[in-house]
Amino acid sequence: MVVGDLTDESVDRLFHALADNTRRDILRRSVEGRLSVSRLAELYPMSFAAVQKHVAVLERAGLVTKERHGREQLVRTEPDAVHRARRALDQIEALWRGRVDRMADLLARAPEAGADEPVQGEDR
Amino acid sequence: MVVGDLTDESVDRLFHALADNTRRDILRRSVEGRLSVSRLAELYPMSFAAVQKHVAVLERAGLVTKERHGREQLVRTEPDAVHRARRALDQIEALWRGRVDRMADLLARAPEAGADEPVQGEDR
DNA sequence: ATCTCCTACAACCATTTGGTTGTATGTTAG
DNA sequence: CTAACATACAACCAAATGGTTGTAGGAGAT
Repeated sequence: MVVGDLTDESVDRLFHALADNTRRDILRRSVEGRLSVSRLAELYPMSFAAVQKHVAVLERAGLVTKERHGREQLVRTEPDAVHRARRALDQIEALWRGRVDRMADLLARAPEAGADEPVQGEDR
Repeated sequence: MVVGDLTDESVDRLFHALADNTRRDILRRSVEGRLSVSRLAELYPMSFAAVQKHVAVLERAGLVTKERHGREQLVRTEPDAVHRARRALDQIEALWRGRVDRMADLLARAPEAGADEPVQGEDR
């Protein structure tokens, strides 16, 4: 299933990347785009390589980009990707809202006909 | 770090639960709250126990609740939790927009004169 | 009461994750 | 050039994930 131009795999990567507090913190701190990887690494109680991996996860998810600046690699969070993750959630919320609308519909119209809803066919 | 009443761990669980396509699909299909675990299990190319585990992950994340109905356990997605996940993203986006600084500013300084901007933009 | 269906849960297994250390390579400073 | 720093990446390890099968209990149906 595809949401807009987002494949399932990219949504997987997106949410997976967000499911770690260190990575969310890196995201927050890299909004300004002025921190290098080693600068970030100083902030956490783990090795440089570990932070490097976290940045790589964020990068693969498209949440962050790196920009060479001298011998440093500056990390910047990509706001569009955060927005993309939100849209994936919006889609689920929209479904729920659709249900509410339908219920409102049922309440508004006279309840007749006993078809209790087709189960919504195949998908995957 | 805590976002509202959300602990880091609960945000971890939230995003982790969302980082799997089968679970997202269960979420979408359980909006109506009329599918039992075994009914859900029929929809996926995996064992009943596997689907049961996926539901358990969603449940621990607060994204879903189960309601006994006879010998079946009906799964219903909890829209508030979806919304909570969105708020976690909103916080990062807000940071990007520099809103947090302004909000912190508003809280720090004596509240004199009107804020030139409503604190929360659209919510939808 | 018995049979069947739905659920729960334990044990097990392969793969991935999140961390480590070590090595190699490129870039800036002296 | 050489030294120091920033990065990249491989190899390794423990723990978590995502799947399996098997066993057991509770609730309806016959």
